[in-house]
Order: sequence, then structure tokens, then C-alpha cells
Amino acid sequence: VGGHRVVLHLDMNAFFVSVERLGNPHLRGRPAAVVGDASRRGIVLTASYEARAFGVKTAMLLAEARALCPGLRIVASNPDKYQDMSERIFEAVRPLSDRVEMTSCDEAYLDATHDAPDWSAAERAARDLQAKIRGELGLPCSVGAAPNKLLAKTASESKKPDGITVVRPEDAAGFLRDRPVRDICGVGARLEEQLAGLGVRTCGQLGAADEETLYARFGIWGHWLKRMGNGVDDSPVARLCDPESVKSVGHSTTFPRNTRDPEVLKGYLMWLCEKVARRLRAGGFAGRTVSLTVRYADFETVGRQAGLREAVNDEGAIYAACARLLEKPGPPPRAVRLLGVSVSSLEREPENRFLFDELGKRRRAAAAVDALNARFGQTAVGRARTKTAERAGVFKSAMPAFLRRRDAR
DNA sequence: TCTGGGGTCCTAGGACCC
DNA sequence: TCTGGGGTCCTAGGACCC
Repeated sequence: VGGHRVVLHLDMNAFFVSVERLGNPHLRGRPAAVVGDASRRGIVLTASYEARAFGVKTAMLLAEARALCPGLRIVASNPDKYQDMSERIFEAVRPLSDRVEMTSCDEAYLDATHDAPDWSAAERAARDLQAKIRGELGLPCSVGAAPNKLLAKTASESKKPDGITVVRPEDAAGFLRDRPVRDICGVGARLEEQLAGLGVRTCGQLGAADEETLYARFGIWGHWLKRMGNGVDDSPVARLCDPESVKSVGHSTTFPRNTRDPEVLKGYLMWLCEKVARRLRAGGFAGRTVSLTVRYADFETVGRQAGLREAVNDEGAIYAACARLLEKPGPPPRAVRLLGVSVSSLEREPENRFLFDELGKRRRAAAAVDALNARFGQTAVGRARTKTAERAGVFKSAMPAFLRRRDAR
């Protein structure tokens, strides 16, 4: 508490588009967007700044984006590429500080206190970080430097692309005062609305608000909100990258078309369970809680979960639990648009403890399948149920033709 | 032109135990 | 069997982030 601190926040600019531009000059300097590639219900995942000038935004329907920006260049997303690049970013940044907290695939906090005894050194550190990312990876980014995480993040968000923003302690109050509360990380649409109901719209107003009122309304959050309005944040930069910090592993998918056909639903379910199980094993995890998410045609979303006696990471066990959860309240009352499978209460997978029992047998079979898939492609080997669904074309049937072509490339 | 997919954290109610 | 209170675990839902 107290004392000199320098926190840097690194924020990649239009990350997915920037990664695609590395290998595709055709996309550079023009309106471009990366879209989800699973179905015709594709939405914009990331828009280039040129496209944003036309009003194209994340989460916008593809058709809407094209209407706003007729020359928009579209690329199907390549999640593996972004994951690889994310790891390279982390490797580039890691030597700079013993405290690096990667909060998503394209954002990180660094504690630079040690290398920046004053604020001109802090600004140099921010520029060096930006130059390193540009030089080593060829990617644009914005960097904020401030006495805490809250201000560093708000700073990096405030100037894009290629921004450098330094907020010195003496400038902190002025920097936040007239910004909308929504600029604070943690204040979303709902909270913004409720605060507006109290007449609180800016960070300055939030910092000056009556603490009792905030506490009565928002509980312990109210206490933190007032502090945040005043730019106060003592939270340390964590070392958040170790596998120990993973809490859950999940996959979900929206169908090309809504369905209530039990066979189709079970086909998707097994497909999702295979993906989850594979990732659990790759990370050396097993989990004791299995969760199923069902989103109906009207967008109502329900979740159901089940605790298991033992931690599992094979698709058979995960599927069995999910199938029970899916049928728990009887057949789906209406058409389903999305299913999701997630495993939590994770434990490290015991090495060879179960080599000779039933669980061990399942794990060895699963490992053999992983090895075959690694050699012959993602889905060379899978459950019959998934294969049937694939043959029926349920997975990609409705993908737009232009995306399928790009996909094949 | 109906609205993605990956997560984390918090709260509230009920079961169960002492 | 008209009954208090505290603690913990489980499940469901929702807000929020990128």
C-alpha cells in the first residue's frame, strides 16, 4: 500500500485482423473483418480500424457489417493461429518483468516498477514494449502506463491504434473525472444503467457518490466502485499464466439451424465432449463437475451441472453426464440453437496411478485416440455418433459458400 | 439481419449437518 | 414436534471481460 508503482497494460490492436494481415497483404490498409466460421449466423469477431470508421463493430451480424461497409474484406477466423500468436506475445513480454499477468489472448499487465524508478522511465518502458511487439511480431498495439492496473487499462484503451498513454499519479483524478463510468473495467451495460438511475454517469461522480448508498445498492461491489471512480486500485499484478489458474475448460456451438431432433443434439453433444476431453488431456487436467448449457430458439439460456464422484477427462464419461443433464427435465420443450459443455473443479491428472483399473483403461484408450488424431488430423478418429452427424453434414452444412472456399485454402 | 465462443466471479436458495 | 443458528456444499443464474 502506497509507494511508487508502475503498471503497464498491453492491448493488441484489432488482434485477429492484425494476425491475418501478416500473411495476407490484401487485407492491409483496408476495411477488413474476421468473422466466426461455424455457420451462416456468422458475426464480426474483430474489425480493422478502417472498417470501424464505417461503423463495423465486434458482435455485429455479417450482413449488417456488409451493408455498412460494401468493400469490407472478410476472413474466416483461425483460432489456432491466434492462440499461437498469443503464446508468442507472452514469450516476448515475459523477460521484461517477473510479474506478467495475461488476462486474455491479446492483453497483459506488467509490473514495471523495478525498471522505472520515475515517470519518464515509465514512458520509455511503454515505448520499448510497443516497439518490441512491433519489431519481433510485426503487430500493432497500444500501451498504457500508470500507478495501478485500473488506470493503466483505461489509459491503453484511450488511444488506439498504436497509442502510448502515460497517467502519472498527479494526473490520475483529472484523467478519469469526465470519462463515463463504462470506461472502468468491470462496469458493464447493466451497472451503467443502474448507476445512471442514481444520477452517476462519470467516474468523477462515482468517486464523489455516497458510499452508504452504493453499498446498500451493490453490496461489497459498491465499496470498490467508489474507489475505482477515484482511480484507486491496490490490486497487484498477478503471475497469471500458470496452468494452476485454469478453472474450467469448455466448448459451445450455435447450430446452423435450430433443432430439437434428439439424434442431431446428441451428435453435437458428443462432438463437444470430444473437444473438451481432448483439451483437458492436453493440459493434464481432469474435472469433477460437468456443466451443460442449452440455449433455446428464443435465446433463453439454461445451465445444468452435475458433480461426479471422480474427476474425469474422457469423452465417454463427460458425454454420459451431459446426456443425463440434457434429458433431465424431459425432451427439449422447444427448438435448441446452442449447446455447450464445460468441465470444472479441475485437478491435475494423476500420472499413472490408475494404470490397471477401469479408469486407467479408458484413459489409455483416449490417449491412443489423441495420438492418432495428432498424426492423421483432428477428427480422423472419433465416436460413431460424431461421425454420423458429420456424414449428415450437420456441422458445416449452412456455412456460406465464400467462407467454405476460404476455409479450404 | 435475430443476437459467437472463450472464460471468471458473485449471489442466492436449498440440502444437510451439528 | 409450531423449534435457533452457523457452516458447508451443491446448483442455477447472471454480470462482466475480450
